[in-house]
Parts: sequence; structure tokens; C-alpha cells
Amino acid sequence: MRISALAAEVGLPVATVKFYLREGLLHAGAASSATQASYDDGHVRRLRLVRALTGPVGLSVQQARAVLQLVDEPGDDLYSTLGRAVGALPPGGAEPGEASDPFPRARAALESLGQVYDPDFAAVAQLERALAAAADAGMPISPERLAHYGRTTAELAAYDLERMPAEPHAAVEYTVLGTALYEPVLLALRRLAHQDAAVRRLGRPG
Amino acid sequence: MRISALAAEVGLPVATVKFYLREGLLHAGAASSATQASYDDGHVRRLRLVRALTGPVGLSVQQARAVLQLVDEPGDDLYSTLGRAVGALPPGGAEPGEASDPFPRARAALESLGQVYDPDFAAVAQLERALAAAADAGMPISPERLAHYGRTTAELAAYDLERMPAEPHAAVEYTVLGTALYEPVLLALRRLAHQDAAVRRLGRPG
DNA sequence: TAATATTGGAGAGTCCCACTATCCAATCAC
DNA sequence: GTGATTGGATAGTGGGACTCTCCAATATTA
Repeated sequence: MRISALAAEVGLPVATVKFYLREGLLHAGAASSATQASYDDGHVRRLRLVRALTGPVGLSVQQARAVLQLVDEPGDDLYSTLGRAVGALPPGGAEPGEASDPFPRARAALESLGQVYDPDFAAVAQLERALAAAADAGMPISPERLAHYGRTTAELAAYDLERMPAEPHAAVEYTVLGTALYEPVLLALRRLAHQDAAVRRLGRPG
Repeated sequence: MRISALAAEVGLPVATVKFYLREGLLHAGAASSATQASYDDGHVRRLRLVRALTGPVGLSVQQARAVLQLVDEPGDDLYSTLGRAVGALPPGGAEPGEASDPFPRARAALESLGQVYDPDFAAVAQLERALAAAADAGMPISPERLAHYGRTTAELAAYDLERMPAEPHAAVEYTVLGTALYEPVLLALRRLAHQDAAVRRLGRPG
């Protein structure tokens, strides 16, 4: 399959495929001569994945590259690879400062939920930022609501973990792509559940 | 309070505050002369809200303006105002095409969950895109997983709805800001719950 | 009152990002 | 052999979010 066929298959301009090649999001095809390379189904799947990550998931090209690299070559320490991979996804929190307690809100929240508090994990910074943003905007999250959210998300996580593959490479792919691709589904479902509940409570319009 | 004090209070350059004024994200101060206006706590709060929306929540200036306008002046039809307001938030799905069944995956999903299917609601398009993206990327969501996510998000929505204020203006603010500000919290909590579950299953590193 | 600083307002400029277009010499395909 | 296509590199484009520069009209300060 030549580049024009590959581009047509995925529905992208050839120039864009070349761009992804240059940016390292797509591995080069098998070169058969100085001006010819052949691409296969792997390239098609990869391109679809790239489009999913840069489109609906909303990653920048840089972020997508970071995620894909970790999926392509996970380190030998599964725990830290998972942490880094998920940390490469947006929204991405700030770096931990020099303060003795860099993430006070997140720490308090996690302790009250009885969960691990590992300040190196990027999602802790995300949580801190999100909690601070809500409070700054005048809608702080009550401890009660936080507890409810924590219980519910723990249930979601337990479900996902039970289905995680045992083999490390597959586990990283499952975790990263599951996080990136399923989060939008969860958010859409929550919004629709709000609508459903609102209809039941407020009655149908018109 | 003059503009420089306002900017200092929120920690922004004066130029940026002027930019938000121009873009309609911040209402003008009370003009006391041709070159003087005074700003109050309302402006401080508003600016913090704008920063929360354009920062952690990730809205563009356009999106933030749309959201804030709906919060500022909700229509008389609460149901449609809520729908439009939440629809103004990202990721924002595509327009419904001319097809007889524009959102096949989303419709099937909602029907299997026993929820309302209203193709005018923007989150339906979001769900369609998210489901399509997952499938395109080679990780389609199984009906079983969808059912689980649906049950869990319904529980979240029920909790939120119970706490929605009765007065329309407050209800719109609660719903829109709750959606925009609490979604990042939920995502961070889910990622942390994954980590917590992973530690329990894989054991601590090192 | 005179000198200095600040303000509101508007326009232009900057920087980054995700593409997109143009070239070119080396093949291919007919 | 001749026109089309390719890989590869370089440059250009359009959008978004600021950021800078001016300016005349005040405020503030000396």
C-alpha cells in the first residue's frame, strides 16, 4: 500500500500523513526504493489511533507522541510506566513545588477516602488543580460530595482493573488507551444521565 | 478598585484583563470619567471564574463566553437552557447530519440503558463520537462495560440532581459550573482510584 | 500649578500549533 | 520514453490567546 492509498483509507490528506511521519506519530513504511515505501494494516490502525487521540481525546501532537511512545515501549517497571503514561494525558497538573505540602487539598481528599497518596503521580496534581479551580470559582466541593464521588470512581476503577490484561505490554496499552478513550464516554454518559434525571424531575418540555 | 488593582488581585497582567473586557468575558467597571472605571468584588470573582474555565476546564475564549452568557441570562425554558449550556462545553460533538439515524451507537447505548434519547441534546453527539473513536482506535466498548458505566454515571447524576437548586437562575449556574468544574475532579479521582487499585493488585514498587 | 503616572480604548504584533502547500530529484506505470 | 507519484525537506497559512504600543484624557503627587 502506497502513501496515497493509506491516506485515502483513513480519509486524510497525504500531506497530513507526511506530517505525522515527520512528527514521529507514525512509523515509516518499508522502503522499497529511494522514492517508494509500502504501508500495511498496522499503519492504518496506528493512524486511526492517532486521529482518535488528537481529535476526540483532545491531545496535542506532543502529548500524543509521549503517550504512543510509552505504549510502544513500556519500561520494565509496570507501576511507574503506568503512572508516567497516564500522567502524559491531559489535563496534566503542575509540577510539585518546593512546599512541604504541595497538594494540600488532594492529600486531604485522598486521606479521607482512604486511598494511596503518592505525590509523584500526576493525577494528584490534577486533582489539586481541579479542587482549587472549583473553590476559586466559588463552587468548592463539599467533603460529602467528594466522598460520594470517591466511592463511585473506586467502583469504576475496580471494574476496569478486573479486566486489565496480565501481560505488561498489553496492560499499558489497555490502561492508557482505556483512560484516554473511555473518559469522554464517561463524561458524555454523565451529562446524558443528568438530562435523563432532569426530564424525570422537571417533566418534558413543550 | 482600578484595573491595575484588579489585575494584581487576581494575578494577571493588566493587558490580559483588558483582553477579557474586549472579548466580553468580563463586564465593564463603573465608569467615573473618560479614563477611569472602578471594579468590585464581582469582577474579582468573575475573573477567577474565567481563569478556571479557560485553564483547568480547558475552554476556549469563545466557549467560555457562550457558557457565561447562558449563566448570566438563562432563558425562560429551563430544560432547553440547561441543554444549550451543557452543549456549549467541550468536547462538543458534531452536528447531526441528514442521515435518518445520525447517532446509531449512541442511540443503541441509551436505549439499552433505558434512558431518554433526544438527538438535539449535544451530549448525544459527544457520546457518538466518543464511542466511534474508541471503536476506530481498536478498543470498542463492550455492551457489558457500557451498562456498568451507565449505571454508575446514573448514580452520580442522581446525587447531583438531588442537590440542584430550585430557582432557575441558580439551577443553570449549578448545572453548568458543576459540569465544567467537577468533571476534572471526577477524572482525576478515577485515575487515582486506578492507581490505588493497581497498587493493591500489583504491590508497591521498589 | 506643574510634572509625572495611570487609565480606557483600540490596533497591531507575537508566539505557538496543526496542519497545508510547494519543490525537487528519483522512480513507477503504461 | 513520458507523464504521474513518491519520499523528503522547506516554507507558508490560519486560528487562538494573549501581549505590546500608542494616545489623549484624567489622577496623583510634588
